[in-house]
Amino acid sequence: MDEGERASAVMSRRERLRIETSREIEAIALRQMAAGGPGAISLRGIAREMGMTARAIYSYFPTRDDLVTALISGIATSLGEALESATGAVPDNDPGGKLLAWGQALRQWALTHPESFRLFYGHPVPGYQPPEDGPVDRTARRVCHELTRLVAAAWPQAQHLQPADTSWSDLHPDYVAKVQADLPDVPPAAAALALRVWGRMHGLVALEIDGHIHPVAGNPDALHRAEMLDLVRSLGLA
Amino acid sequence: MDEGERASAVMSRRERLRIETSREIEAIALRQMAAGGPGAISLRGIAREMGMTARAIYSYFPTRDDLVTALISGIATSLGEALESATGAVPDNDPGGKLLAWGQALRQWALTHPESFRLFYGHPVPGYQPPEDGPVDRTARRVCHELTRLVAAAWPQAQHLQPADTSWSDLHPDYVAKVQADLPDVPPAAAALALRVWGRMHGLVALEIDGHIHPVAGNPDALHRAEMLDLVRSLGLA
DNA sequence: GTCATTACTACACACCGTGTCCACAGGAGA
DNA sequence: TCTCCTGTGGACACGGTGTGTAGTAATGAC
Repeated sequence: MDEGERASAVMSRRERLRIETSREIEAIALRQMAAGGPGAISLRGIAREMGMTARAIYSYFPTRDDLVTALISGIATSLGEALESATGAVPDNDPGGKLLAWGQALRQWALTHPESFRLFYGHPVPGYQPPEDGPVDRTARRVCHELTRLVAAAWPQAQHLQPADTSWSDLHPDYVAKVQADLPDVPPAAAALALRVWGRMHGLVALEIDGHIHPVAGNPDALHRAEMLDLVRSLGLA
Repeated sequence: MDEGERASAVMSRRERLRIETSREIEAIALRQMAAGGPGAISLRGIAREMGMTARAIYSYFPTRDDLVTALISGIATSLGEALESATGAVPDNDPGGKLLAWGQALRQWALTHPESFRLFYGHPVPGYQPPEDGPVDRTARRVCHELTRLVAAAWPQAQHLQPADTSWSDLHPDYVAKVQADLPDVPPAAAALALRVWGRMHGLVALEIDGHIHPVAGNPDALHRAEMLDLVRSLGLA
């Protein structure tokens, strides 16, 4: 089997069709979610739209939650790629620019996929949470870690922003381990500051995505830009 | 007792019972929501819990959305009261303290009623949004307005935080009208700064409520406190 | 005390969703 | 060729919303 597969094609026709159908299901689910929130995802609705029997969908995703989990996985990589490509486009000797690009990319991605943003950062499904250490956790940690690196670059100028008595015990052991492994010179206060920066970047975007900025700000773009510039400057990276 | 009732009764016994039942329905709905999210609210479930027929509930709330709307109304006043009482406890000559109290109260309220926080700041029901200019809008605007007053107090020292070219056109006309009516001396840049402060206060709390802080920070309390202290200090109110 | 109103019950119904079972057709792969 | 996989078509149990209709009991006004 292994031989035949490897010789003729990487995947058999069946496998390809199956994956294609899976992608189509996920795409429709994303559309449904964009139209009516996570609760609007319906296996039967997808089946109708695809001209299939509802029963057939269950051979792809045994449960609605499985579909949602798969969706979140794709969303997580999408967000991760957006952030990485945005920061990657800025030279390494410009941490302030990287941080700015990060903030802009986060908002842009959120505005483009608002429901994905909600699904990723909010509660995905009424009552159900994704498995421990799933793609959400991993992306979130990767995001945290990258932000920590960026903030660490500003640490010499930004020390005064975080209480000096911040200790590793104020952080989660897993996070501590990752930081200490990859950035041995970073003190706990810098890591804590990174988390605060994360929160600061999240705030305005979350408000905007949930429709709370629109009724007060006519120009959310400028508002967000001002906040990011202030953030970068406060870190001494202007 | 007829006498006593009639003498002091603004409401008849029937009216009182009806209101009491309404309250009980809402209380159970809040419990259901706290247990399983907004989607877990079920009129039939409430009826079961109350020992009533499902049919009877519909004479109180014609639709599930009506119940949710009523819930949001109560949530909005609860949040408003929490914030107002917190800032009210700090003397007027201490705007920094008021801002700090505001931030702490917001987080405390959110931690106490996480589902209420989500319902108020997130999308309440899959696909449905509350009526325009409902209690949510009104409370949100009142909150915005109060924050604007607090930030306005810091404006002399905080001017450099917001681009000088911020104009009224960067804000929503309704918000502009309210600010200009109540705080005639406040420039548009100060109002925009207030919105940014709002976003900054929202960020960490939203992340924490949605469970994203817990896996990285062992001491969210200290993290939030540091952020609030930094915020107040950056506004020159330390 | 009489009598209408009101609150609620008990039973229908139509319609939607999830998740599961079945027998059976038809194409893909060995 | 023959088997396995994918999908069909129909049924099912169970849950939800929202709407009917008939009847009972208490309330409140006269």
